[in-house]
Amino acid sequence: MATIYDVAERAGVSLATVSRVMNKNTNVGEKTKQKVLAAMAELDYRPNTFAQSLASNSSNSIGVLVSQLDGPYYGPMMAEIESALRAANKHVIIAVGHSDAAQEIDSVEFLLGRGCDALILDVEAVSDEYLIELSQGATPIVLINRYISEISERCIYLDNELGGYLATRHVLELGHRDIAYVSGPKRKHDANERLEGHKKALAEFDVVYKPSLCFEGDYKEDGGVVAMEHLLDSAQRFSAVVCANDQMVSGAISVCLERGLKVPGDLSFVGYDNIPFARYISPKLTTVNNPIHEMGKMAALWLLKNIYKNDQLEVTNVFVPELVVRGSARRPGNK
Amino acid sequence: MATIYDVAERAGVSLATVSRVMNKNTNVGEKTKQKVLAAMAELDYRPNTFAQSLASNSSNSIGVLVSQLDGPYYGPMMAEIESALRAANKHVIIAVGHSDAAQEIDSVEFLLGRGCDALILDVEAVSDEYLIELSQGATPIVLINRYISEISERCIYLDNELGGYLATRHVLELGHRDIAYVSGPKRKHDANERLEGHKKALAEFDVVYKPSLCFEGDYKEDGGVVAMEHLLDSAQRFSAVVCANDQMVSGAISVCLERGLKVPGDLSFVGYDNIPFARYISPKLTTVNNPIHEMGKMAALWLLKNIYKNDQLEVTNVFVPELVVRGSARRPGNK
DNA sequence: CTGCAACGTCGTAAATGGTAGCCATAAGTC
DNA sequence: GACTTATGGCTACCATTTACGACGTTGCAG
Repeated sequence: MATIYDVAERAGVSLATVSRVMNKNTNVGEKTKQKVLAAMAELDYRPNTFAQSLASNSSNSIGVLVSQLDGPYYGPMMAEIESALRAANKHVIIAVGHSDAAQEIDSVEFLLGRGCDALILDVEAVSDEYLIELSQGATPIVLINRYISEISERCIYLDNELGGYLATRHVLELGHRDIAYVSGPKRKHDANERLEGHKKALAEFDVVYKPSLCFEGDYKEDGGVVAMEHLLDSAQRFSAVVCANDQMVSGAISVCLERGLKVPGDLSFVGYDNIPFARYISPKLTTVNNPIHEMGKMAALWLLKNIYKNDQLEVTNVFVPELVVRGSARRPGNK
Repeated sequence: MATIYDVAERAGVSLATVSRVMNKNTNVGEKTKQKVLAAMAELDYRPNTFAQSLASNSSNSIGVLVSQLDGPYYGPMMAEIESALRAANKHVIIAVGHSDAAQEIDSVEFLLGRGCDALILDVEAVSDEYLIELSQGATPIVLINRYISEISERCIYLDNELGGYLATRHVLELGHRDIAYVSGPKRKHDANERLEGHKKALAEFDVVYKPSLCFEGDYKEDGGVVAMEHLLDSAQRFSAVVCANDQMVSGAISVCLERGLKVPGDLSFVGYDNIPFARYISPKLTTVNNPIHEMGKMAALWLLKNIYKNDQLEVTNVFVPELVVRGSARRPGNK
């Protein structure tokens, strides 16, 4: 492989000039520039990234840590991050934290050890303190899906409470009063925020929150199955079910269908996240839009702006969820 | 940050010895080893990966190029690759090719330029010749989802024709004779292979293949929608629809439901891929299992075995699809 | 008992391929 | 003639890996 020396020699210029041409910060005469460019092309020269990284102490790589890679949730986010970063010629190194504190920390260390210039983190298990301390280190971080007031400008997040509120208010406005809620895991921040929103909406309509109508799911389809079976078997009355994410809705609906219940005839459902599949499930899911892909993109832009000093980029930190009304919820008793 | 030099000094040994302790390939006396280890711990020493890469000319990173990151398909694959590689302390750099030749080639160059030790490629648009040539380069590659006879040992793939055959044979065995087929994009290898399997099954049952009953979709939900509308509007008779992937089935079913058609009462469906959602769609999808996550894992293991010389790893190149019978297909006329 | 080869252990120093800053020089500009 | 701009030529530096060689110990043959 050709080195920068070979290029310099072939172009008849010095090392320094070649370096100047590549890092177009200083002035180089047009003619010499062309000579150098020609030499680089002839030799099929590619700067050795290892050497560049060593000398400049930066790798042009961004570590992205997500909770999981499968499931409908993170794909769109990763896609946006990759494309935004790639356009800036940065590359993304991925790691998975599995919503487990030890694994999350381990992954952060791993990414740091790999010399990432910055980190995009979607972590759930790790403490606020850990993240605050981490943010004071040499490697900049951005948080997706999490709000920590001390480092709020590094947080890209959704107003989950508002989303939870919107979902429940929708069924309340339709006339439902007996509303079951399938929450996400209590250890997850967003799950609790969504639940708070749910409670807030109930309170606003003077409906008392019954813990017995709230079931803690796992954010997966199967959690919806288990929750629905539990709820149905508990012989409690309810005409609507609000789920903390769409995957659980789909699980829950599948149980209803199996038991001969009509959706939304007998039971109304509202989901959360607006995953791509939501519109192809039958009935089409009424849900709360979670612009996760935009948040991914924003995290990438934040980095580009703040780390690589690419200004003229506008970043928004907080995203507001919106209700997407489709067909899974309607007035009670209106079969 | 402490350097290897600091460690050497503190341990009272030379640079080389410290290096030897880290890369446990050569012999170091137990006593010195302990001294070095102690010094490293005291200084919280972490080798600088940039320098390691420069000196060793290897980065411990694997480039993974996939067609897309969103959708239900690649997530599980990426998850397996990441976990297998991470366990071996390698990291994965991702790139997206978008099923476009130019972008795929660009991504390969990008990954190569980043000094990846090896590449895992799931590419569709690029030619066999390109890949054969690439495989002769310095950087080893593994292909997922593609078979090229010249480099067959580097291919990890599914017998797609068999899968297509299985899907169609299933509805044939149920008694269907008028069978529509929604194919994937003709430019994709796997789409054509699946279609071949379909034709083979038809022939076996002496049913003539009608091009008018075959519609080219795009492998996405919306393609299923478009295909179904087209098929339904064409006023042709058919009692079963075989789709080249599950996403299109879900789109197709949503059209049927909207038009008041019962599934599988009026129309039977068979999908392909067995995506996680397949069992939560109503009716639960009868489909062909595509062990994409296992193939991802296998690709990673192949690399570990062949590049990093980690023997005692068994690798399988070809995976066989299996029919998963659930509820979306039944006998014709049996409502 | 001795001589020496083999071996394990460790240090020295040379790559590895760049970046970046400094200063000198030459040519062009006002 | 002072000033600016383009370029060359050095050199220090980045943190490792690795070839090569030195040194001491051991075991074995003569």
